[in-house]
Amino acid sequence: MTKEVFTDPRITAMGLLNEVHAGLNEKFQPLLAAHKLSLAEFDVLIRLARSPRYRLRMSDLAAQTILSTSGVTRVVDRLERDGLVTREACPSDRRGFFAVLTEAGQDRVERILPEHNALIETWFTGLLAPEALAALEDTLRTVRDAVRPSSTAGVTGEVERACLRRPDRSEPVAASE
Amino acid sequence: MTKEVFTDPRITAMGLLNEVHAGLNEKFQPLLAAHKLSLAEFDVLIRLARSPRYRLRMSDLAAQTILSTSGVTRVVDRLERDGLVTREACPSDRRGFFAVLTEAGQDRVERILPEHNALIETWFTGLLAPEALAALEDTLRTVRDAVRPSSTAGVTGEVERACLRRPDRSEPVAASE
DNA sequence: AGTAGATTGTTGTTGAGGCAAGTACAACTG
DNA sequence: CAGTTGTACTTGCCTCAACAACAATCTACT
Repeated sequence: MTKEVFTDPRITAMGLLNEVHAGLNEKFQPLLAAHKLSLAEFDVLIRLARSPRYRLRMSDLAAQTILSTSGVTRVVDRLERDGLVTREACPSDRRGFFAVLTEAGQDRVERILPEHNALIETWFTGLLAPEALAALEDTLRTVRDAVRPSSTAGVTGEVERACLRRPDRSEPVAASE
Repeated sequence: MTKEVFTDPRITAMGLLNEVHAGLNEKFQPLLAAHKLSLAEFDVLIRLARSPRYRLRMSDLAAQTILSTSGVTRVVDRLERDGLVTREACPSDRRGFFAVLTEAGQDRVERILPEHNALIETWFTGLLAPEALAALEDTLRTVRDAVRPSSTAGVTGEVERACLRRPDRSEPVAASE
Protein backbone atom coordinates (compact mmCIF):
# COMPACT_ATOMS: atom_id res chain seq x y z
CA MET A 1 0.00 0.00 0.00
CA THR A 2 1.55 3.25 -1.04
CA LYS A 3 1.86 5.54 1.90
CA GLU A 4 2.33 8.80 0.03
CA VAL A 5 -1.35 9.45 -0.04
CA PHE A 6 -1.48 9.43 3.75
CA THR A 7 1.32 11.89 4.21
CA ASP A 8 0.17 14.33 1.58
CA PRO A 9 1.17 17.71 2.95
CA ARG A 10 -2.22 19.14 2.15
CA ILE A 11 -3.92 17.16 4.85
CA THR A 12 -1.56 18.50 7.46
CA ALA A 13 -3.21 21.89 7.49
CA MET A 14 -6.62 20.28 7.54
CA GLY A 15 -5.67 18.09 10.46
CA LEU A 16 -4.32 21.02 12.39
CA LEU A 17 -7.47 22.98 11.77
CA ASN A 18 -9.59 20.15 13.05
CA GLU A 19 -7.48 19.61 16.11
CA VAL A 20 -7.44 23.27 17.01
CA HIS A 21 -11.17 23.48 16.59
CA ALA A 22 -11.78 20.39 18.70
CA GLY A 23 -9.28 21.41 21.34
CA LEU A 24 -10.70 24.89 21.77
CA ASN A 25 -14.25 23.64 22.00
CA GLU A 26 -13.12 21.24 24.69
CA LYS A 27 -11.86 24.22 26.64
CA PHE A 28 -15.19 25.99 26.37
CA GLN A 29 -17.28 23.03 27.41
CA PRO A 30 -16.93 23.40 31.19
CA LEU A 31 -18.10 27.02 31.20
CA LEU A 32 -21.09 26.25 29.01
CA ALA A 33 -21.96 23.16 31.01
CA ALA A 34 -21.90 25.27 34.18
CA HIS A 35 -24.58 27.45 32.63
CA LYS A 36 -26.56 24.50 31.30
CA LEU A 37 -26.03 25.46 27.69
CA SER A 38 -24.96 23.42 24.72
CA LEU A 39 -22.68 24.91 22.11
CA ALA A 40 -25.56 25.21 19.68
CA GLU A 41 -27.68 27.04 22.25
CA PHE A 42 -24.89 29.42 23.12
CA ASP A 43 -24.31 30.05 19.45
CA VAL A 44 -27.95 30.98 18.95
CA LEU A 45 -27.98 33.25 22.00
CA ILE A 46 -24.89 35.12 20.85
CA ARG A 47 -26.18 35.61 17.35
CA LEU A 48 -29.42 37.00 18.70
CA ALA A 49 -27.53 39.25 21.09
CA ARG A 50 -25.53 40.69 18.21
CA SER A 51 -28.56 41.28 16.01
CA PRO A 52 -30.61 44.47 15.87
CA ARG A 53 -33.56 44.34 18.26
CA TYR A 54 -32.19 40.99 19.47
CA ARG A 55 -34.12 39.05 16.85
CA LEU A 56 -33.54 36.83 13.87
CA ARG A 57 -35.75 34.79 11.60
CA MET A 58 -35.64 31.07 12.27
CA SER A 59 -34.35 30.46 8.78
CA ASP A 60 -31.62 33.07 9.19
CA LEU A 61 -30.49 31.32 12.35
CA ALA A 62 -30.34 28.08 10.44
CA ALA A 63 -28.25 29.69 7.73
CA GLN A 64 -25.84 31.23 10.19
CA THR A 65 -25.35 28.27 12.48
CA ILE A 66 -24.30 24.71 11.86
CA LEU A 67 -27.90 23.64 12.47
CA SER A 68 -30.57 22.56 10.05
CA THR A 69 -33.92 24.30 10.21
CA SER A 70 -35.38 21.55 12.33
CA GLY A 71 -32.37 21.81 14.59
CA VAL A 72 -33.09 25.51 15.05
CA THR A 73 -36.71 24.72 15.83
CA ARG A 74 -35.62 22.43 18.64
CA VAL A 75 -32.91 24.68 20.04
CA VAL A 76 -35.35 27.58 20.16
CA ASP A 77 -37.87 25.23 21.79
CA ARG A 78 -35.43 24.57 24.59
CA LEU A 79 -34.36 28.17 24.97
CA GLU A 80 -37.99 29.25 25.03
CA ARG A 81 -38.79 26.69 27.68
CA ASP A 82 -35.95 28.14 29.74
CA GLY A 83 -37.24 31.66 29.24
CA LEU A 84 -34.20 32.94 27.36
CA VAL A 85 -35.92 33.41 24.01
CA THR A 86 -39.45 33.96 22.75
CA ARG A 87 -41.03 33.42 19.37
CA GLU A 88 -42.70 36.37 17.73
CA ALA A 89 -44.79 36.13 14.59
CA CYS A 90 -43.56 38.06 11.60
CA PRO A 91 -46.19 40.69 10.76
CA SER A 92 -45.66 40.70 7.02
CA ASP A 93 -45.16 36.99 6.39
CA ARG A 94 -47.46 34.79 8.36
CA ARG A 95 -45.29 31.76 7.74
CA GLY A 96 -42.36 33.33 9.50
CA PHE A 97 -41.25 33.65 13.09
CA PHE A 98 -38.60 35.64 14.86
CA ALA A 99 -36.60 34.21 17.70
CA VAL A 100 -36.25 37.11 20.13
CA LEU A 101 -33.86 37.28 23.05
CA THR A 102 -35.67 38.00 26.31
CA GLU A 103 -34.28 40.15 29.11
CA ALA A 104 -33.28 36.96 30.89
CA GLY A 105 -31.54 35.82 27.76
CA GLN A 106 -29.63 39.06 27.48
CA ASP A 107 -28.56 38.77 31.09
CA ARG A 108 -27.40 35.22 30.55
CA VAL A 109 -25.29 36.17 27.57
CA GLU A 110 -23.86 39.17 29.39
CA ARG A 111 -22.85 36.97 32.27
CA ILE A 112 -21.18 34.25 30.21
CA LEU A 113 -19.51 36.18 27.44
CA PRO A 114 -16.72 37.85 29.43
CA GLU A 115 -15.57 34.51 30.76
CA HIS A 116 -15.87 32.99 27.34
CA ASN A 117 -13.80 35.76 25.81
CA ALA A 118 -11.20 35.24 28.50
CA LEU A 119 -10.97 31.59 27.52
CA ILE A 120 -10.45 32.56 23.89
CA GLU A 121 -7.72 34.93 25.00
CA THR A 122 -6.04 32.30 27.14
CA TRP A 123 -6.09 29.42 24.71
CA PHE A 124 -6.08 31.09 21.34
CA THR A 125 -5.54 34.76 20.60
CA GLY A 126 -3.28 35.37 23.56
CA LEU A 127 -0.83 32.77 22.29
CA LEU A 128 -0.23 34.64 19.05
CA ALA A 129 1.70 37.75 18.14
CA PRO A 130 -0.59 40.52 16.88
CA GLU A 131 0.65 40.24 13.33
CA ALA A 132 0.29 36.46 13.37
CA LEU A 133 -3.28 36.85 14.56
CA ALA A 134 -4.03 39.39 11.86
CA ALA A 135 -2.55 37.13 9.23
CA LEU A 136 -4.57 34.21 10.55
CA GLU A 137 -7.79 36.19 10.32
CA ASP A 138 -7.00 37.23 6.76
CA THR A 139 -6.31 33.67 5.77
CA LEU A 140 -9.38 32.29 7.46
CA ARG A 141 -11.55 34.97 5.90
CA THR A 142 -10.34 33.94 2.47
CA VAL A 143 -11.37 30.36 3.06
CA ARG A 144 -14.58 31.30 4.82
CA ASP A 145 -15.74 33.43 1.92
CA ALA A 146 -15.16 30.47 -0.39
CA VAL A 147 -16.90 27.77 1.61
CA ARG A 148 -19.56 29.67 3.53
CA PRO A 149 -21.08 32.47 1.46
CA SER A 150 -24.33 32.49 3.45
CA SER A 151 -22.86 32.97 6.88
CA THR A 152 -24.07 36.55 7.20
CA ALA A 153 -27.74 35.98 6.47
CA GLY A 154 -29.97 38.38 8.33
CA VAL A 155 -27.31 40.69 9.69
CA THR A 156 -27.87 43.64 7.40
CA GLY A 157 -29.47 45.61 10.16
CA GLU A 158 -32.61 46.34 8.21
CA VAL A 159 -34.85 44.51 10.61
CA GLU A 160 -37.94 46.21 9.29
CA ARG A 161 -37.18 44.72 5.89
CA ALA A 162 -36.28 41.36 7.33
CA CYS A 163 -39.88 40.29 6.95
CA LEU A 164 -39.57 40.59 3.22
CA ARG A 165 -37.35 38.40 1.11
CA ARG A 166 -33.99 37.79 2.68
CA PRO A 167 -31.91 40.84 1.83
CA ASP A 168 -28.71 40.80 -0.22
CA ARG A 169 -25.53 39.75 1.48
CA SER A 170 -23.72 42.76 2.80
CA GLU A 171 -20.11 43.10 3.92
CA PRO A 172 -19.25 39.94 5.83
CA VAL A 173 -19.31 40.26 9.58
CA ALA A 174 -17.37 37.62 11.41
CA ALA A 175 -19.81 35.70 13.51
CA SER A 176 -19.04 34.98 17.08
CA GLU A 177 -19.22 31.23 17.21
CA MET B 1 -27.03 46.52 27.49
CA THR B 2 -23.46 47.27 26.63
CA LYS B 3 -22.65 45.95 23.23
CA GLU B 4 -18.87 46.04 23.48
CA VAL B 5 -18.76 42.54 24.85
CA PHE B 6 -20.40 41.22 21.69
CA THR B 7 -18.02 42.90 19.30
CA ASP B 8 -14.88 42.03 21.19
CA PRO B 9 -12.25 41.54 18.50
CA ARG B 10 -11.10 38.34 20.12
CA ILE B 11 -14.22 36.49 19.15
CA THR B 12 -13.78 37.40 15.50
CA ALA B 13 -10.93 34.95 15.04
CA MET B 14 -12.84 32.31 16.93
CA GLY B 15 -15.91 32.82 14.77
CA LEU B 16 -13.88 32.61 11.60
CA LEU B 17 -12.27 29.41 12.78
CA ASN B 18 -15.63 27.87 13.49
CA GLU B 19 -17.09 28.92 10.19
CA VAL B 20 -14.14 27.64 8.21
CA HIS B 21 -14.26 24.36 10.04
CA ALA B 22 -17.99 23.96 9.51
CA GLY B 23 -17.84 25.07 5.90
CA LEU B 24 -15.05 22.71 4.97
CA ASN B 25 -16.71 19.77 6.65
CA GLU B 26 -19.83 20.56 4.67
CA LYS B 27 -17.78 20.23 1.51
CA PHE B 28 -16.47 16.83 2.56
CA GLN B 29 -19.84 15.44 3.50
CA PRO B 30 -21.01 14.35 0.01
CA LEU B 31 -17.89 12.31 -0.67
CA LEU B 32 -18.07 10.59 2.69
CA ALA B 33 -21.78 9.96 2.35
CA ALA B 34 -21.15 8.36 -1.04
CA HIS B 35 -18.89 5.88 0.71
CA LYS B 36 -21.27 5.38 3.64
CA LEU B 37 -18.87 6.84 6.17
CA SER B 38 -19.35 9.40 8.88
CA LEU B 39 -16.65 11.91 9.65
CA ALA B 40 -15.76 10.07 12.82
CA GLU B 41 -15.45 6.78 10.98
CA PHE B 42 -13.28 8.31 8.29
CA ASP B 43 -11.13 9.90 10.94
CA VAL B 44 -10.57 6.53 12.60
CA LEU B 45 -9.80 4.83 9.30
CA ILE B 46 -7.23 7.44 8.35
CA ARG B 47 -5.51 7.32 11.69
CA LEU B 48 -5.26 3.55 11.47
CA ALA B 49 -3.96 3.78 7.91
CA ARG B 50 -1.19 6.11 9.05
CA SER B 51 -0.18 3.96 11.98
CA PRO B 52 2.49 1.27 11.91
CA ARG B 53 0.99 -2.12 11.19
CA TYR B 54 -2.35 -0.37 10.67
CA ARG B 55 -3.26 -0.64 14.30
CA LEU B 56 -3.95 1.52 17.32
CA ARG B 57 -5.15 0.86 20.83
CA MET B 58 -8.75 1.83 21.43
CA SER B 59 -7.69 4.30 24.05
CA ASP B 60 -5.15 5.89 21.72
CA LEU B 61 -7.87 6.35 19.15
CA ALA B 62 -9.99 8.05 21.78
CA ALA B 63 -7.13 10.36 22.66
CA GLN B 64 -6.44 11.28 19.05
CA THR B 65 -9.99 11.78 17.85
CA ILE B 66 -12.82 13.93 19.08
CA LEU B 67 -14.48 10.82 20.45
CA SER B 68 -14.81 9.57 23.98
CA THR B 69 -13.81 6.01 24.73
CA SER B 70 -17.38 4.82 24.44
CA GLY B 71 -17.65 6.65 21.16
CA VAL B 72 -14.61 4.79 19.87
CA THR B 73 -16.13 1.51 20.96
CA ARG B 74 -19.21 2.18 18.86
CA VAL B 75 -17.39 3.53 15.84
CA VAL B 76 -15.15 0.48 15.80
CA ASP B 77 -18.27 -1.67 16.24
CA ARG B 78 -19.69 -0.23 13.04
CA LEU B 79 -16.42 -0.43 11.13
CA GLU B 80 -15.99 -4.02 12.26
CA ARG B 81 -19.51 -4.89 11.19
CA ASP B 82 -18.68 -3.46 7.76
CA GLY B 83 -15.46 -5.45 7.59
CA LEU B 84 -13.13 -2.46 7.47
CA VAL B 85 -11.56 -3.03 10.87
CA THR B 86 -11.02 -5.93 13.24
CA ARG B 87 -10.33 -6.08 16.93
CA GLU B 88 -7.21 -7.86 18.05
CA ALA B 89 -6.40 -8.64 21.65
CA CYS B 90 -3.22 -7.13 23.01
CA PRO B 91 -0.91 -10.00 23.91
CA SER B 92 0.76 -8.31 26.85
CA ASP B 93 -2.25 -6.58 28.42
CA ARG B 94 -5.37 -8.65 28.38
CA ARG B 95 -7.55 -5.63 29.04
CA GLY B 96 -6.44 -3.98 25.84
CA PHE B 97 -7.53 -4.23 22.23
CA PHE B 98 -6.11 -3.00 18.99
CA ALA B 99 -8.32 -1.74 16.24
CA VAL B 100 -6.66 -3.09 13.09
CA LEU B 101 -7.41 -1.96 9.56
CA THR B 102 -8.35 -4.91 7.33
CA GLU B 103 -7.38 -5.21 3.67
CA ALA B 104 -10.85 -3.99 2.80
CA GLY B 105 -10.34 -1.03 5.10
CA GLN B 106 -7.03 -0.18 3.46
CA ASP B 107 -8.64 -0.37 0.05
CA ARG B 108 -11.45 1.88 1.17
CA VAL B 109 -9.09 4.51 2.49
CA GLU B 110 -6.96 4.31 -0.63
CA ARG B 111 -9.98 4.87 -2.78
CA ILE B 112 -11.35 7.84 -0.85
CA LEU B 113 -8.26 9.73 0.13
CA PRO B 114 -7.21 11.10 -3.27
CA GLU B 115 -10.64 12.62 -3.78
CA HIS B 116 -10.61 13.93 -0.26
CA ASN B 117 -7.22 15.53 -0.75
CA ALA B 118 -8.48 17.11 -3.93
CA LEU B 119 -11.35 18.67 -2.00
CA ILE B 120 -8.92 20.07 0.54
CA GLU B 121 -6.89 21.50 -2.29
CA THR B 122 -9.94 23.03 -3.94
CA TRP B 123 -11.55 24.61 -0.91
CA PHE B 124 -8.66 25.27 1.40
CA THR B 125 -4.99 24.99 0.62
CA GLY B 126 -5.35 25.87 -3.04
CA LEU B 127 -6.87 29.22 -2.11
CA LEU B 128 -3.78 30.32 -0.24
CA ALA B 129 -0.35 31.49 -1.28
CA PRO B 130 2.37 29.06 -0.18
CA GLU B 131 3.75 31.43 2.43
CA ALA B 132 0.27 32.15 3.78
CA LEU B 133 -0.34 28.43 4.11
CA ALA B 134 2.97 27.93 5.88
CA ALA B 135 2.20 30.77 8.26
CA LEU B 136 -1.24 29.32 8.92
CA GLU B 137 0.23 25.95 9.78
CA ASP B 138 2.73 27.53 12.14
CA THR B 139 0.01 29.46 13.88
CA LEU B 140 -2.32 26.52 14.15
CA ARG B 141 0.46 24.34 15.48
CA THR B 142 1.10 26.84 18.24
CA VAL B 143 -2.51 26.71 19.35
CA ARG B 144 -2.79 22.97 18.86
CA ASP B 145 0.18 22.29 21.09
CA ALA B 146 -1.47 24.37 23.79
CA VAL B 147 -4.95 22.91 23.71
CA ARG B 148 -4.34 19.35 22.54
CA PRO B 149 -1.14 17.97 24.01
CA SER B 150 -2.32 14.36 23.69
CA SER B 151 -3.16 14.43 20.01
CA THR B 152 -0.23 12.24 19.05
CA ALA B 153 -0.86 9.39 21.46
CA GLY B 154 0.23 6.08 20.04
CA VAL B 155 2.12 7.37 17.01
CA THR B 156 5.63 6.79 18.22
CA GLY B 157 6.06 3.86 15.90
CA GLU B 158 7.08 1.44 18.63
CA VAL B 159 4.14 -0.79 18.15
CA GLU B 160 5.73 -3.61 20.04
CA ARG B 161 5.95 -1.36 23.06
CA ALA B 162 2.46 -0.03 22.59
CA CYS B 163 1.16 -2.76 24.82
CA LEU B 164 2.98 -1.27 27.74
CA ARG B 165 2.18 2.06 29.28
CA ARG B 166 1.43 4.71 26.72
CA PRO B 167 4.81 5.94 25.53
CA ASP B 168 6.11 9.47 25.89
CA ARG B 169 4.88 12.05 23.47
CA SER B 170 7.28 12.39 20.59
CA GLU B 171 7.60 15.15 18.04
CA PRO B 172 4.06 16.16 17.11
CA VAL B 173 2.80 14.71 13.86
CA ALA B 174 -0.09 16.57 12.33
CA ALA B 175 -2.96 14.21 12.22
CA SER B 176 -5.03 13.88 9.14
CA GLU B 177 -8.46 14.90 10.35
C1' DA C 1 -59.55 34.75 -9.39
C1' DG C 2 -57.09 30.14 -9.68
C1' DT C 3 -53.77 27.01 -9.62
C1' DA C 4 -48.77 25.38 -9.58
C1' DG C 5 -44.64 25.70 -7.26
C1' DA C 6 -41.59 27.54 -3.86
C1' DT C 7 -40.65 28.78 0.97
C1' DT C 8 -41.17 28.71 6.23
C1' DG C 9 -41.45 26.24 10.01
C1' DT C 10 -42.83 21.92 12.81
C1' DT C 11 -43.00 16.89 13.83
C1' DG C 12 -41.93 11.58 13.70
C1' DT C 13 -38.33 8.65 13.23
C1' DT C 14 -33.68 7.18 13.26
C1' DG C 15 -29.06 7.11 14.64
C1' DA C 16 -24.82 9.04 16.85
C1' DG C 17 -22.29 9.94 20.86
C1' DG C 18 -21.59 11.33 25.94
C1' DC C 19 -21.92 10.02 30.80
C1' DA C 20 -21.99 6.89 34.35
C1' DA C 21 -21.98 2.27 35.94
C1' DG C 22 -20.12 -2.31 35.27
C1' DT C 23 -16.54 -5.97 34.18
C1' DA C 24 -12.07 -7.59 33.66
C1' DC C 25 -7.45 -7.01 34.31
C1' DA C 26 -3.02 -4.71 36.02
C1' DA C 27 -0.13 -2.55 39.38
C1' DC C 28 0.94 -1.11 43.77
C1' DT C 29 0.73 -1.50 49.00
C1' DG C 30 1.43 -3.42 53.23
C1' DC D 1 -0.40 -12.83 49.05
C1' DA D 2 -4.78 -10.21 50.16
C1' DG D 3 -6.62 -5.76 49.47
C1' DT D 4 -6.80 -1.49 47.30
C1' DT D 5 -6.38 1.47 43.66
C1' DG D 6 -6.07 2.49 38.79
C1' DT D 7 -6.69 1.36 33.78
C1' DA D 8 -9.06 -0.58 29.35
C1' DC D 9 -12.86 -1.27 27.40
C1' DT D 10 -18.20 -2.09 27.10
C1' DT D 11 -23.13 -1.25 27.91
C1' DG D 12 -27.60 1.16 29.28
C1' DC D 13 -29.71 5.31 29.26
C1' DC D 14 -30.24 9.83 27.73
C1' DT D 15 -29.82 14.05 24.82
C1' DC D 16 -29.38 15.96 20.62
C1' DA D 17 -29.58 16.71 15.64
C1' DA D 18 -30.43 15.22 10.69
C1' DC D 19 -33.76 13.55 7.38
C1' DA D 20 -38.06 13.28 5.44
C1' DA D 21 -42.89 13.97 5.41
C1' DC D 22 -46.19 17.51 6.34
C1' DA D 23 -49.12 21.94 6.97
C1' DA D 24 -49.43 26.62 6.17
C1' DT D 25 -48.48 30.43 3.52
C1' DC D 26 -46.60 33.19 -0.11
C1' DT D 27 -45.41 34.19 -5.22
C1' DA D 28 -45.94 33.91 -10.00
C1' DC D 29 -48.20 32.92 -13.98
C1' DT D 30 -52.26 32.41 -16.66
